[in-house]
Amino acid sequence: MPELAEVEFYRKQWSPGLGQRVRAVLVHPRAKVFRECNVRRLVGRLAGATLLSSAASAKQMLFRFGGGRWLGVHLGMSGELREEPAGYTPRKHDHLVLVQRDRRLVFTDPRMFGRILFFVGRGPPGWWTRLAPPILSETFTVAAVADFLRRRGRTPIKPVLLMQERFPGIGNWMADEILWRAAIHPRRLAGVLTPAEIRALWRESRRVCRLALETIAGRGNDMPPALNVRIRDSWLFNHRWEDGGRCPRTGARLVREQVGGRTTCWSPARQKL
DNA sequence: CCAATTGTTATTTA
DNA sequence: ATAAATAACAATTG
Repeated sequence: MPELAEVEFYRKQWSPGLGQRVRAVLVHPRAKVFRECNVRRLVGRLAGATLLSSAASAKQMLFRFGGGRWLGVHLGMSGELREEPAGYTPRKHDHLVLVQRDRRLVFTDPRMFGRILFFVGRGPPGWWTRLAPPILSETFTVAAVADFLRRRGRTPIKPVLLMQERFPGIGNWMADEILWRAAIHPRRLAGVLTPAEIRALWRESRRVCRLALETIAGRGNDMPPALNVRIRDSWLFNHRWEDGGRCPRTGARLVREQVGGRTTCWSPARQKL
């Protein structure tokens, strides 16, 4: 499930372990999630280190430990982070467990499209610093979006919104949410959007990121991504998976089809080719 | 057995 | 050569 706001939610699940030492590291060393990572080195260098801080950007998380150790986590399609009690026994899909005195910090991922990265050095690693600047930062301008759409002019707008180099953190449901709010058909070619549509796309990209962070990442306790009832009918999100679902704004039937290889939901009443 | 899944990347096609 | 489309990755669920 993890897109921008869910990633931020999961990052915080390890916050109870901040300032605490890692006594041991438990791994399933053959798991695919370690494909870009030297597992033995990770286990050796992380044991004894203290978790100092964490950050999330796009769909990537970074955990900083004492001694210049940096742990990267990408949740892929099915990854989750959670806290378990000190005595917790890791299960089949718990590929990485940080053992602290009072708890265990667990990374679990059944499908294993996720990814664990590890780096030792003074500053943060390149795979972190090279991430595209956030959609909610000043560098995400209308001009930057317009320029990107021009270069991807022959591609439908839906898959363009999934391109992390310009829309970091956007995933399948956020892309549909943005297009629905901007009233743009997902199959429209990126190169044919009007200046007003480009501006709407820019504005709704920022709004969906902000609202998603407030409503999903802001929740302290239970699991995302169910959005709370108060905003239920103002989000496409809550209707996109129901068969026979209806557009919250027009009441018309929603459509679900493949666009750019991904299931895409839109409201034909608002979003026209 | 078939199809589905909120991600990314390698390979193939145009 | 470049960009776009498609397959592949793996596990589980309906």
